[in-house]
Amino acid sequence: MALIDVAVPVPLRQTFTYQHNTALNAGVRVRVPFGPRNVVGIVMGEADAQQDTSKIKAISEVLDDEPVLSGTLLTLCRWLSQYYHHAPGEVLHTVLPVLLRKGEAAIPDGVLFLHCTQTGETTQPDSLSRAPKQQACFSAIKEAPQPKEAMRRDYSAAVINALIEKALICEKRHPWTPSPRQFVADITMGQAPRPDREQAVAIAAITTQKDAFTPHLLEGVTGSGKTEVYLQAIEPVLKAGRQVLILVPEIGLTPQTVQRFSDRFGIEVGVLHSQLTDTARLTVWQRARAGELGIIIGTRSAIFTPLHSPGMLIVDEEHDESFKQQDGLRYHARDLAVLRAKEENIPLVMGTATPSLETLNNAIAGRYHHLQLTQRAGGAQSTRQHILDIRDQPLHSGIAEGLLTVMRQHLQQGNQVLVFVNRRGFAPALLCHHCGETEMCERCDRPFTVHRSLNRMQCHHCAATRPIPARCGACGSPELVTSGVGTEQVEQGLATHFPHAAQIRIDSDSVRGKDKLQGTLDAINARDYQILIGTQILSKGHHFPHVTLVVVLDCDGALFSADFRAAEKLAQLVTQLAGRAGRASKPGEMWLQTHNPDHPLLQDLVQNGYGHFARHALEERKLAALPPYTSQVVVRAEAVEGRLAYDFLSGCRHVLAEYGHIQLIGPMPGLMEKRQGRYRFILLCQSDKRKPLHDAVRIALPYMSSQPQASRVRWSVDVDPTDFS
DNA sequence: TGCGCTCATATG
DNA sequence: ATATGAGCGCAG
Repeated sequence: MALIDVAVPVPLRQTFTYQHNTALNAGVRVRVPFGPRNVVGIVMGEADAQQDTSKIKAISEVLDDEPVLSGTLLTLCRWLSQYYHHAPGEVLHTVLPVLLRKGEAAIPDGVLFLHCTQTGETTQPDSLSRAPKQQACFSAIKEAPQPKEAMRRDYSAAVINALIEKALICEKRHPWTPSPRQFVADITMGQAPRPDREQAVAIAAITTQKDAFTPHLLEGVTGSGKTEVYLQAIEPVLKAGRQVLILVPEIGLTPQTVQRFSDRFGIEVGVLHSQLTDTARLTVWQRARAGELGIIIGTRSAIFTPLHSPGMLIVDEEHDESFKQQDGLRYHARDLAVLRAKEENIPLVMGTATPSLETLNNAIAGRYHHLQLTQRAGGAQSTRQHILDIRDQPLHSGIAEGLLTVMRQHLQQGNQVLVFVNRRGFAPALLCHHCGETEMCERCDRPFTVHRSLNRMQCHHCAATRPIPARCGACGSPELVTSGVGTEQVEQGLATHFPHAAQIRIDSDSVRGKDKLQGTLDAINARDYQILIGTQILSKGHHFPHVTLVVVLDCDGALFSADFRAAEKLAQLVTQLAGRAGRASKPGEMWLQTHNPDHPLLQDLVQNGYGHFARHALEERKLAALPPYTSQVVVRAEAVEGRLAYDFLSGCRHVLAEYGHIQLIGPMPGLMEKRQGRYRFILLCQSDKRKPLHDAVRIALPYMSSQPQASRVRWSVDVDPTDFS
């Protein structure tokens, strides 16, 4: 008799002990009785001998011969559960394809083939001359058994069924026999351009250390050919029979991206994204695990794809926020990629034009190799950026008069204008339209956030609150405005100013559905529209050759946001946008409207570019004791009855204060205090050292969850939060 | 009295 | 998460 530790799919931070007549390997799925029901659990290992064995039930069924999670992935799961303070059963739930957690077989049942029957052997195809389709189909099968799926592509179901009816052919299931590394033999190289000097340096740097954990930050301006570096860097990896896993942002996974990889090597590429069916997802999982697929491209959760012989990991657009899961197990796929590459002992390439400050900091500290591509292919010029002071300026639907004139000029030349409305992490600061001063918390030197429903201002750094003042604290002007205009407002205003220009609004609401976005983008590049109004979605991976003017309506919202990452995100957005507008023969210009033209970060961005800005922003983070120099954990709680959520977090604060020397801020309302009828509060915990923070959370968690409000509020723990809404 | 709802409880 | 049983309100 063996005692076995099993992770069960419930949100409990513990495993359960079962008995079985033999020992079982970790990562094997088992069916176990759990309370009054039966569930699929995962063996985590051998359990310690127990005193009270009376309660221990027996495993009712073992589902796998071979573990579905092993080696590196199992290590990753253990780490996830520890680091993100998440229930082990739910971690496994997140990591495995849906069908596997439902108990489906991990190995496919095989492929259905069409065989020739004994009758068929003695029958001449000519006898079917009156049914030419059947004749052709029968001939092919008589030659050699054929997979049914392949035959269905050439012949209708009626043809095949008729042959089965005549007993000339029959269906036969062939067991699945994966062919690992088959892709090596299948590689047929497509045309590769000659890399420029910088690309060649990067490729060499990545390929020289193939058999060791070597993280690289590939910082390359838009249009500098990062993808070409990936392509040439993975070539030797594939030829050595090893697999490459590529993570891309949600919006970056287009058929064109996949095409580029499959065209270069002439092999099939495994694709994983959110709208795949459960069966399709399982198939890619199985084939990747069996080593059939040389290249796997996927979004966030693809980091959990099992690999037969891993050779390299790539994270494209490393800075993209979609790599952080925002519910359930709130992992960061980029951080996991680093961990996984380390475990697998393989190289990792993180590519972007605008590195996240976390990654840049690691590169500067020498933890990552820093590779740079500064030249745009074909010598294309970058968009020229300008700051526009709008203090005391009359604004028309959020746009300064002078800019409207510039817009008119560009439109008259037949070019397109892009108006960018930054609504990300929207947290209205109170700003004086006369002098540009923002109402700041004097203790923290951070802006207050306006919460209209409370009719107060809230400091999201120290949780202090004030009533909303009537006059500017600096100049006494009564003209206080909250920063930020919505896209609809801008759309209406521009329609009256430019009645003859066709406009289109592009935000996540107006482009629901995958093909719709592509259609809209095609229409834009066909010049069906002259004015494009949009939010961040525009900055992701699409090129607008006819856009020669980009207007950023409101930088103040980001420069003075309670979300300390807002400035970084704005800089990334603006830089990505600038790289996507215009083309070699039509260089563009970009205007950034602000009440704070002298803001050092903004000046730095415009004059010296993102790289310089980012280093400057890192200095500020250091001075302000913010990530990446400080570790954070946020406890979130939401409830219809706000008091409940607040009290829950107050209780958490007490417990946390008792168990660790860590800084606790709050409870305070989230940046968006109410959503879907629920009030949301957060408790921010931080420390300059990761360990005391995590220790405190680990010890406090059982007490937090045993509070009386715990069952009545929706609450969660977010480690390394990127979003404070 | 009894049905149906909410809420607390336990899950090996 | 989810199933179960205790506790309580209200129609009959």
